[in-house]
Amino acid sequence: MTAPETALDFPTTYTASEQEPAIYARWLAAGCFSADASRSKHLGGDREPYTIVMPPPNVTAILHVGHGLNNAVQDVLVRVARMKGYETLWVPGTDHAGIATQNIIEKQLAAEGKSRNDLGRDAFIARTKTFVAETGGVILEQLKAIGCSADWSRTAYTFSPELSVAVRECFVRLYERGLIYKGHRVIHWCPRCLTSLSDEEAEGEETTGALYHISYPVDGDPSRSIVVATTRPETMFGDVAVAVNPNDERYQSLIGKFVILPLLDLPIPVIADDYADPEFGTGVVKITPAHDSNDFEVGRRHNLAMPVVIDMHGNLNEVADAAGRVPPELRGIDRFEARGRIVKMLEHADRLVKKEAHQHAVRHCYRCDTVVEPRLSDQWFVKMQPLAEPALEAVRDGRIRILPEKWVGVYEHWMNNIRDWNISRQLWWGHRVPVWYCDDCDPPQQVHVSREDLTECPYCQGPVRQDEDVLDTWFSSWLWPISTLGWPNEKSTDLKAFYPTDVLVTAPEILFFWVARMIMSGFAFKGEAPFHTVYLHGTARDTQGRKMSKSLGNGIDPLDVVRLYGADALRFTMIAGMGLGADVKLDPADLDASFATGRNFSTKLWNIGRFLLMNVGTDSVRSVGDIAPSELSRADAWILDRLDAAIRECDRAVGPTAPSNKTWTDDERTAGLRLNEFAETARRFVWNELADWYVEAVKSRLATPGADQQVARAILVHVFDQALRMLHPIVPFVTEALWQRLPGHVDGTFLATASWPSARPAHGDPRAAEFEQIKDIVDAMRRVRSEYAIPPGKSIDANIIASASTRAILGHDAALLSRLSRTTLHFIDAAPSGAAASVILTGGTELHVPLEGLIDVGKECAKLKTDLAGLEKQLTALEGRLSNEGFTSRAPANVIEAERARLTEWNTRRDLLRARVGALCGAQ
RNA sequence: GGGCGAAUAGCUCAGUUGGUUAGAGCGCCUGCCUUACACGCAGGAUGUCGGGGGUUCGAGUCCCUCUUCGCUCACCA
Repeated sequence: MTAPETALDFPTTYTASEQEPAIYARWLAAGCFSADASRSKHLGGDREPYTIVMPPPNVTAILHVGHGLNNAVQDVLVRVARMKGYETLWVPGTDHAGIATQNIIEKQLAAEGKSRNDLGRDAFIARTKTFVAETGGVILEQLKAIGCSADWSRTAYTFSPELSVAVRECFVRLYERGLIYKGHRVIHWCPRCLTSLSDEEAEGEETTGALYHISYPVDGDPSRSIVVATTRPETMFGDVAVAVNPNDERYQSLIGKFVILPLLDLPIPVIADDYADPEFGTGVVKITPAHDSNDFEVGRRHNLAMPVVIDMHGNLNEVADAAGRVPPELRGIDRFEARGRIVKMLEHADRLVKKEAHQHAVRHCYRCDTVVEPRLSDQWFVKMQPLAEPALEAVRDGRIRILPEKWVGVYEHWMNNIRDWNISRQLWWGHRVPVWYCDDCDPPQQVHVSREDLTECPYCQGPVRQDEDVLDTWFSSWLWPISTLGWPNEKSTDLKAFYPTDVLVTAPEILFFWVARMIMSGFAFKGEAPFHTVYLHGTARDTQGRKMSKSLGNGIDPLDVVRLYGADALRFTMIAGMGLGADVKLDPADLDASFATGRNFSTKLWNIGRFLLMNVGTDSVRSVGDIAPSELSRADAWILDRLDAAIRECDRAVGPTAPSNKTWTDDERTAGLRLNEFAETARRFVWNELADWYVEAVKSRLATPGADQQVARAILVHVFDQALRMLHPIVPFVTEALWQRLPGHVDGTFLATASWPSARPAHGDPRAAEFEQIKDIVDAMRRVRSEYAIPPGKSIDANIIASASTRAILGHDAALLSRLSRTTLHFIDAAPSGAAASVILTGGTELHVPLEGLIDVGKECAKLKTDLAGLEKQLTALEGRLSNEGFTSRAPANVIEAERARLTEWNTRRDLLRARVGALCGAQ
């Protein structure tokens, strides 16, 4: 990527896939993405810090389009911040992903005919570690291919020794604060993964099941029975009571009596509890404390036994306190198979009253989709409510904003109804619970929670055994913003320099899993919010609106796109096509069409650069600051104005980097992060203003040696340089490649670390306005020419354009105008004299275009008449509005003023049109 | 079942506090290989802004309602 000696070195075509890796390598070699803690203002440096922590992908993940989306957004923000002069740190890393990774290794083992138990715990962990070391983190390499400017020297891993220290510290501190406890209760259990899950990990799924009505005879009075409705007859062997609502008149007489549990002939009490809803089913609910979390609560309230009749694999068995409860022929039978058999047995015993279809949510394991089993067990929990309070408050008072705002309500609702978090998992892959038990002490199983590994009991010096469980993988990732920066070492320079971070960019799916918990941990351990902005982006979907996924096979491999069109094309397409929080729909079957926007644009950019280099050359150019305003042409003044406007619009679209005063004001809170607007504005400026107009206007000047040529060169280079800066965060590669080739480029400097453009103070430049008029004229003539199919070879002399005002402009800029496009040039140069058609420009100027011999007068008349009729209709409406007292008294002054101006303009246009119609169509 | 959101051109979507004749990309039609670019240039067509009602001088934008799709939460067995 050395600057070319001559324009000939500029490749005719830009092959992104060939150039991008080299460009990325040079960024890395130059350390463009490395943050320097000593430059942070927090450590006495000269720069405000700006930090983003990357949502860590699973260590075994490979890049999919969702990652692409997520990281493209972050990279845009990070690159903008870097260019704006912040000491910018983007922390990358991966998550050890407890269950997900363990599942992969278990699958491997299964293929070898082995189970994890065949290996044993230590060997299993060793194997997993090796696997992760060898094949993990592929995704981080892939992120480089899409241009992510993360600081790879700070790559983190949730299971690294450093982060493991943080996890243990966190556990111990929460335990010491009384916020971690061991609870005996019904939790979600995955019989396939053989572990408990948190509430969030057990996802409800609407299912059509059946509601079975079973009759239970009243003890001592076989003629009477009550009917119980259940969706899960297979749990009936664990029933210890039936409950009715204390206010339910139907069952008053039965409260305190016993009924006979069918199939077992076991008497169980009828209890009264508010939990029973008289409206639902029969109003009688069977109570199975060990296999339903609500029943568990009822059981606790009524001091009921809690027999466990389903084992860890989901098979019926007499697991605990259940002797004699499971008939021998059902022992070891899968719960769903058992359901069918039990229903048959009930039918046979004439106890099944009816079966009706029933819609309800059944929870599934978020990792393997197995139906989870509520199971009574001992687990470690985090008491969440105290942690939630400051996290809720921070969002409410504006220290943290969540965008789009619709998620604020979801967040608040969850926080307000937060339940304790089950953090222990019966897995092997993960941070082991830092708890040791001593069986020799009195009382036995004395619990020791420790930062250090214990080898003996601190009290009796006897042997200790560590808790077998590991921690939920999210128990390490909720520390991510602090742990990656060095916490719990409060002296860590990174922690001091870069915490709190700024923006968190992620998908809404993990708002509870991760985002909410990070906010809580930030307050719990650092006393402040870990970031001030949560940006929740949309999901990548296919044309049918389905989420892209591996299992559906409807995904797009971002690396395919990179190979075909380049990372820039991928990024531009995604960023430009994604409104705030909106989903992105792409067609996996037609990458060409899906990514045309980005591909076309990056090619266009390259070609503008090619033109520039070929016509400007590599000699240095005058500094724009040294050019006197009087030296500027109208086009120069205009493009500089447009550039300012584009910069302002981009700044507005990107928005404030941080709240101006710790807390977001109402105005600020929803401002910015409109990256699609940013992309669209930059694209429009470069393509529709710079390329379509300025480059065309400047061509002849570049070819004519002299002082003006030097002005033109300087302005063109300046504007393109600024445009490249503006676009760099979105399309980093092609902009860097071009920027390095600009005349005057200093070797060893990079666009990636160049400064963000700033707009000049607003100033109305009449010459810029005049160029707008020239544009109008050209537009108008092109329209007429196209409408009457005037062949490209035919041209018209500029002098015959009749209007005084336009002639004044053309008199000065005739040469410029003649080069706005060849078709226009020909048109102006050689039309026969004698005007025949007119075009009215915005602003009311009438442009007479001589078309004698070229047009069909009848056709032109018809068109003019249609135009006139349309205009008159609009005018009537406008006049009506302006004479409406409601409008004049209530509309804001500026609106009224604008409408009045419009009225004047339209009146002029109408008069002109009438005159034209009279002149041209009078004879008809 | 509760809460939230969406419905705008053939397709994918913008449209921040209500205010000119509702925009972009892709696609389509016409004409151009104009010495940076055919992944291009020039011109063009296409919308009862989901249906209905309401508020207002004025509604794609605010309110109500219906329809259809999403998302999210939920212990009614």
